[in-house]
Parts: sequence; C-alpha cells; structure tokens
Amino acid sequence: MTQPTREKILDVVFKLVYINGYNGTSMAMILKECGIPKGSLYHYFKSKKEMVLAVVSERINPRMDEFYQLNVEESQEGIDTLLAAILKVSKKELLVSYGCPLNRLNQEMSPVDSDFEKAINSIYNRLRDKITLLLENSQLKLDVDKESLSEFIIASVWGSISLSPTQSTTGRYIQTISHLINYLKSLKV
Amino acid sequence: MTQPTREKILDVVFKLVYINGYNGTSMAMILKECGIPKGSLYHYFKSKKEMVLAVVSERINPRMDEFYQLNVEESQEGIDTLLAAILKVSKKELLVSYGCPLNRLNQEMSPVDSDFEKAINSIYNRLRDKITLLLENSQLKLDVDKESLSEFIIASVWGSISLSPTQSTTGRYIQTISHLINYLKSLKV
DNA sequence: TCAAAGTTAGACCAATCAGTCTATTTAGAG
DNA sequence: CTCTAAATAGACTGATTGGTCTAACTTTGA
Repeated sequence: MTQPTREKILDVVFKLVYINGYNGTSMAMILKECGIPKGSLYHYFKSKKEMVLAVVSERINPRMDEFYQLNVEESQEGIDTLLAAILKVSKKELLVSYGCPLNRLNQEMSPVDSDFEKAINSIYNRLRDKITLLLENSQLKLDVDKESLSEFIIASVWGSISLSPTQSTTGRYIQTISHLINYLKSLKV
Repeated sequence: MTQPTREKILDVVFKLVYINGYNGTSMAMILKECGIPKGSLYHYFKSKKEMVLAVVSERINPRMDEFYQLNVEESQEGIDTLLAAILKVSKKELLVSYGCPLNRLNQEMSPVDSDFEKAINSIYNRLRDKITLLLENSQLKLDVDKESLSEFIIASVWGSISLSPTQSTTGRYIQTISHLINYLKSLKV
C-alpha cells in the first residue's frame, strides 16, 4: 500500500521547509521531491501558505510530544521525566543538527505573518503548559516559579540545538545542556 | 553631511534581513528602502550574497559586543560583568522582540550555504571565547567547565529572546532569564 | 454500464527574482 | 577648463516564483 498523495506531500514539505525554510523552499522543489504534477498539489492545498500551515498542525503539532519524549510515566516524578526527556533530545540527530522545527519556522514567519504566529504560538503554549504540569507534579523548592522555569527549559534546549547547525553534535549538546540538568537538580527539595 | 551610499545600504540591508530574513528580503525592497537606483547598489556589491556577507562582517560582527554590553570593566569580576550584561539585554527592545540577528541568519543560512556558515561561526566563536575569558577571570567552583558554560549562557539567552517574537517583552525575558542568573550565582565560590 | 466525483497531468500566466548593460552625471586631480 | 574615474540611473534579460486553467484519466457508486 503506497502512501496517500496528501500525506506524502505533507511529509516532503515538512522536511524541505525544516531545512530550507519557508521562503527557501519553492513549489518546484516540492513537486520534484514528491514526483507529482502541479495539479495534484493544488488539488489538495489551495496555496503554499495553507499547505505549510497544514504541516504545522498535522506534522509539527502532533509530533512535538514525540520529539521531546515527554510521555508522562506514572512511575516517576515529573521532574525526572523532564530530565530524561532533555537528555533524550541528544538521540534525535536531526533535532541536534538543525534545531527545533517549530522554533525555526517561528523565527522566520512570526514576525511577518500573523497566521503563522498564531498557529505556532498555540503549539508553543501547549508544550510549555505540559512542562509546567510536570514541574507542578514535582517536589521542588517552594519559591520556584514553574511557568518561567518551563520557558527557561524550552529556551535553553532550543538555544543549545540552534547554536551551530553544522558543528552541532550529540556530545556537544550534552555538554552544554548539562548545566541545565545541574540547575534543575539543584531545585529539587 | 549625508551618509555615504555604501554605509546606508549596509544599514538598510541589516535591518531588512534581520526582520524578513535573507530569502524574505528582495533587492527591490532594498532599493526602495534606500531610495537608490539598481546601478548604485551593484556598483558597491557584486551580488546579494556578497552584500549580506558584508553586513555580517561590517555590521553584525562589530556590534556583537555592543549588543551584549560585554565591555570589560576592570573594577568588577568577570562573572559580574556577565550578570550585568545578561540583564542589560532586556533594555534592547529589538533584541528582545526579534532575537539575535546572528542566530537568526545562522538558522536560515548555515544549513544551506557554507560561506555563511563560516562567517557566522567565526563571530560566534569570538563571542563564546570572550565569555569564556570572563568566566576564567572569576572565582567559580573548581569543577565548572568554563567553555560549555559559555555555550550554555549564549544558548539560554538566545533561546529566551527567540521564543516568541511578538509575545516577547522585557518583563518576560527577565523572568525567564532569572533562572540563568540564579544558576550562575550558585556557581560562585 | 454509465455517469459523477475525485485525481492526475502539465501547459500556461503575470509577477517577481537576481543580475547585466549602456548611458549619463558627478567629483576630483592636474 | 579638461580629463578620468567614480557613482548614478534605470531599461532590460532570462530564470524562477506562486498560482490558474482545461483536459484527461481513474475510481466509485448506482
């Protein structure tokens, strides 16, 4: 069973836009990579923008949890789930090399298009809230503000994997992010 | 005395590329914003790429120190200079709203063009080394690795100001980055 | 079996892209 | 003033952009 056309398009567009950016990816590149004619593509999506917004909601959004391995395990405290997730990022080669796809698209599109801004922000907020929940489900020092800590965690992980796309390696990421790990551990009671 | 044409071009290109990105900024936009004819622009720069690379070395590079207010003051310890600099970032509105110009260009261009990658990396390395130097000139706990700590500092600052271009505010940045401040303070002897 | 709907196919379009070219104006040196 | 080089001016080009349109093929349900 071959993959339905629409799904294949979303996969290809996700990959190309992730690496080349929105403006760096042309419809011609997408058609070539998909191996489909133009008519098919515009049958499923009425414009480039609508197509990439579909990638945001149907590819990036549902995979954020998977990317960051934030599946809550009942057996451990929230903060330990989080610590494990931060380390597991190093296992995702694409993520370490190219940075977070949501963050990349955010930087390129949010300043110039409010539809992208809204779509991206809602995913970001969902991720932040999920992390906040994990933190609230942990024994931390009382004066720790969970929401800003969530933001700090996301910021430093995204920052670490975006420092240098080509120089980035698993080892380097682990070294850099070890400081976040240290800090988080120091917040435990 | 009006600003020389070449300098004006660099200023305009810096601003437009900072906000719209490389591929999001057309030569036509640049000409219009500068109010000059095409002949002038191509008299000073032989291509768009060379022009933006000139912006990297003649605008972004010399202003990195200024951006991050990393001017060493003899009177205080390195880490205190650093702590002050991290807070002073909040005073730079553009920086807090749109993120670091070097980081933005890095994410867009480094994966697809090695000339940009090299130019950006060398600036990044210079910044990291400067911060490392400040750290080495500080009384920190002995087991702290200064180089990875520099990377972590840059990563979390860049990450914090890139989280949400339009939602970003001074106050939010300070809240997020307070965790970095806490961590750094905890490393002092 | 046949018509309708869904899908594929790609020629075609106006607008825009980065870049070239020649002509003209301006500025400085002698 | 005169000559030369620098700078300005913008028409023009071929390639590429996102997007449209009609025709044909395939699938589906009656």
